[in-house]
Amino acid sequence: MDKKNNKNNKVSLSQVAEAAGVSKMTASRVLRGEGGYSEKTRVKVMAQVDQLGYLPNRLATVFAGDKNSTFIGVSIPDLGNEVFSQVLEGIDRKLGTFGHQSVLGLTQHTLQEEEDWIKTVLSWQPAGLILTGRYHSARAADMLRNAGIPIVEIWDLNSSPLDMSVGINHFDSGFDMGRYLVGCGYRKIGYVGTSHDTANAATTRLDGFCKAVEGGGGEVTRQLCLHDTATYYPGYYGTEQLLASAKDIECIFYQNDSMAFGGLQYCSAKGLEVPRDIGIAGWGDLPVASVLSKRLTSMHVSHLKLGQAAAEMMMARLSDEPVPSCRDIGFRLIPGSTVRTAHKS
Amino acid sequence: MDKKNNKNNKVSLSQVAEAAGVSKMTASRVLRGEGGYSEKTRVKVMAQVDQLGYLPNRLATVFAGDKNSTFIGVSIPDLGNEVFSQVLEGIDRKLGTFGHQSVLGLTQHTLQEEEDWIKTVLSWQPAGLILTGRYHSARAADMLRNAGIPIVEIWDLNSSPLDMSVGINHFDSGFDMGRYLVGCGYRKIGYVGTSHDTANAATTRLDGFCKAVEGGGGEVTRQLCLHDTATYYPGYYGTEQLLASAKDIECIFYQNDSMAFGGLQYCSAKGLEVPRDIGIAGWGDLPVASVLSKRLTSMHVSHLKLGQAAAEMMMARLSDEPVPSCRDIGFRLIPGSTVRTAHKS
DNA sequence: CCCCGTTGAGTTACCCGTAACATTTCGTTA
DNA sequence: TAACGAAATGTTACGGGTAACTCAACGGGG
Repeated sequence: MDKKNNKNNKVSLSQVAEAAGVSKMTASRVLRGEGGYSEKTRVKVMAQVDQLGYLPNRLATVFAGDKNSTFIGVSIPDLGNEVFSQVLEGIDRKLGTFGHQSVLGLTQHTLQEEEDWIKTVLSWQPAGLILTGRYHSARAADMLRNAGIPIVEIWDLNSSPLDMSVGINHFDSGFDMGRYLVGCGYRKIGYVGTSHDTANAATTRLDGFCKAVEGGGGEVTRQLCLHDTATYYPGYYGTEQLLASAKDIECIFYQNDSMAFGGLQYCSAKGLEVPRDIGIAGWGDLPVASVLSKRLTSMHVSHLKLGQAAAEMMMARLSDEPVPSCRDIGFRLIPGSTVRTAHKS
Repeated sequence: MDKKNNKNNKVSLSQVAEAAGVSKMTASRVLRGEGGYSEKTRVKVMAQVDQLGYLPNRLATVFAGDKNSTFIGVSIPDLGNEVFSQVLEGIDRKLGTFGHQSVLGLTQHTLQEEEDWIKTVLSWQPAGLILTGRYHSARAADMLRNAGIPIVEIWDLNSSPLDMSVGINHFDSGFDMGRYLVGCGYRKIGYVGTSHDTANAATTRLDGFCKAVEGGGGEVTRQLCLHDTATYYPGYYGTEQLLASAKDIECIFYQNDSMAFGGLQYCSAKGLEVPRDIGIAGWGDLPVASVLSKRLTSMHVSHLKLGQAAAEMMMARLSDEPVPSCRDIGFRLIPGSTVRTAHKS
C-alpha cells in the first residue's frame, strides 16, 4: 500500500517533478508560489502533489540554510502548576497564529534539566527560545549567548535580560502583599512555601514580602516544605507544621493559591475560622479560587496574557520589528475575604 | 563577539575538524564515540569542540537519512483543562527520559485545527505522533496512514486505532456514573456540559450515562453550553439555566469537575444545600476537588499515568518492541459526598 | 527579418553530517 | 626485515530543497 520510494519511503520533490515532467527546481517554484512558471506547469505539478500525497520536508529547507525554522523551544518548570499551563497555552496559541510550533521542555525547576534541554533543543536549530525564569547555569548562558537566536525570558522580569524579558516584578508583588497584610493589622505572619536548590521567583517574592512586613513592624516565620511540589498537600501539611511551631501566627502567606487552598482546608478541618481566627493569603489568583465560597486573598497575574506577550515579542523580533527588551505584565492585589478587613493603621 | 563562520554563523563539524587537524569524518566518529580513533585524536577533537562551543546539528543528522528524529508531535485540545495539562506532563516527562521532545499542538477541539497541525508537524519528520481523541478529518487520517510513523491515539480508547490507542472507555465510565446515581435513588437527572461541533469523549460519556439512567427508569435533561469551554463559569450558568427550565431536577452530572465546581458554587449562592436539596457529580477527579470541604462525587482517571503510558507505547514501538495496540487505563468511581447516600433500590 | 527583452524552465552548487569504501599507519610475527 | 592484519584516518557520495546562474522560447518594434 505504501509507496516505497526512497529509503524512508517518503515522496520527495524530485519524484513529484519527475512525475510532472519538469525539473525539481520548477516544482519547487510552484510549491512556493513565488512565480516564474506558467499556469500549465502549475497545474501539472499540483496534480502530482495531490496524486502522490507529497508533503514538503521542512527539515531540508531549514537545513539548506537561509530559512529560519518555525520551532520555538519553550521551557516550563512543570505543568502541575496551573499557572504555567496557562502561560504555555498563551504561548502556543499565539505562536500557532504565526505558523510556529512549540518544542516543549519541562525543567522541573532545576537548572541542570534546563541546561540539558537547551543543549538538545539548540541542536534542532530552533528559530528562538522562550525560557521560564531568569536564572540559568553558566554553561546554559554560554550556549544561549552563542546561539544567535532570539530569547525571551519570562515570568521573572529581568531588567538586564539575555535578550528579551516579559513578566512581573516578583519582589514588588511580594512587597505589596506584605504591606497589605501589615495594613490589615497583622504582625505575626507565617509563610508556607517550597524550597528549591536554586533561586527562583517564589524566593524573590518572599524577599519582598519579608521586607514589607519587617519594615512595617511585623515578623515572618517561614515554613518551607523541602523537595515538594507547590501544591495542595504540602500547603496542608506545611500549615500544620507552621502552626505547631508558632502558635501565635495571625496570618499566613502562601507561595501560591494551591498551597493556600491546602491551608484553608487545614483550618477548616481544625475548626479555625478564616479570617476570624487566622488570615490566609495566596498568590497567583487561580481561576479555581472561584470554587471557594470565600474569595481568596491573592495576587492576580494574567498568565495567559504573559504567554501571549512572550510569543508576540518573539515573533516581532523574528520579523525584525523593534521590540522593547523588557515588558512588565503587572499584577493586581485581590483583597478577597480570607484576611481580616484592613483598619486604619 | 560572535564568530561569523558560515552563513548562519554556527560552528560546523568541518570547522572543528579543521581546527583539530583531522578530517570531519574523524571528528564525527569522535563525537559519536563509536570508536575507530586514537585517544590522542579524541583529545584533540574534544578540545576544539569545547573551544569553539560546537553544537551538533541534528537537522543534518536526521536529514542525512536513516536516523530517526527525536521529535514526537503531541496534539492536545487545550491546556485550560487541568486534565489535559496533566496528560501532557506525563507524556513530556516520560519522553524526556528517552531523550525525545514533544512538539506541541493545541487543537482547540476542532478537527480542522488538528488537520492543519498534523500537516505542519509531519513536514518536520517527527519520529511519531501522539494525538488526543479518536476522531480525525478524512484528510488527516490519510496523512497519518501515509506517514509511516507510530501513532498513539489517547484519551478515548479505540479498539481499532490507526496504530495504537491508550485511554479509557468513556461510554462505560458515563454508564457507571449513571448507574450509580440511579442506585442512589435519583430519577430526574440533569446534565451540564459544553457542545462541540464534533463527536468527542464527553459526548460518548453522556451517551453511556443516558443509557444507564434511562435503563434504570430515570430521565436525563440536557443543558449544553454552546461554544464555551468546559470550565467553572459555564458550569455555574449552565446550572442556573438548567434549573430554571426544569425545576424538579434532583441531581446534576457535569461534563467535568470544573463545571461541577461551578454548579456547587451556584447552589451555594442560591441556598441550595448539597446533597440534601440537590446532588452534584463531576468527572475527572481533579486534585483541586480536595479544596472542597465536601468530597466531590466524581470519576477518577489517572491522567498522568495515561500520558506516561502513551509515551511508553510510543518508545516501545520505536525500539521495535512488541506493543499491544490497545491499553485501557481504567477509571474508578469516587462516591464522594455531594450526592445522597445510596439506598437499596 | 533581425535584435533584444521578457518569461519560463533547467543546471549547478551548496547546506552538514554520515555510510560506505579507500587508504595510510602501525605493531607483530615469521 | 619483509609481510600482514588491524587500527586509524581520509575520500566520496548522498539526502531534499533552494539560491544563483544559465539557457531556450517567444513576441514585438524598428
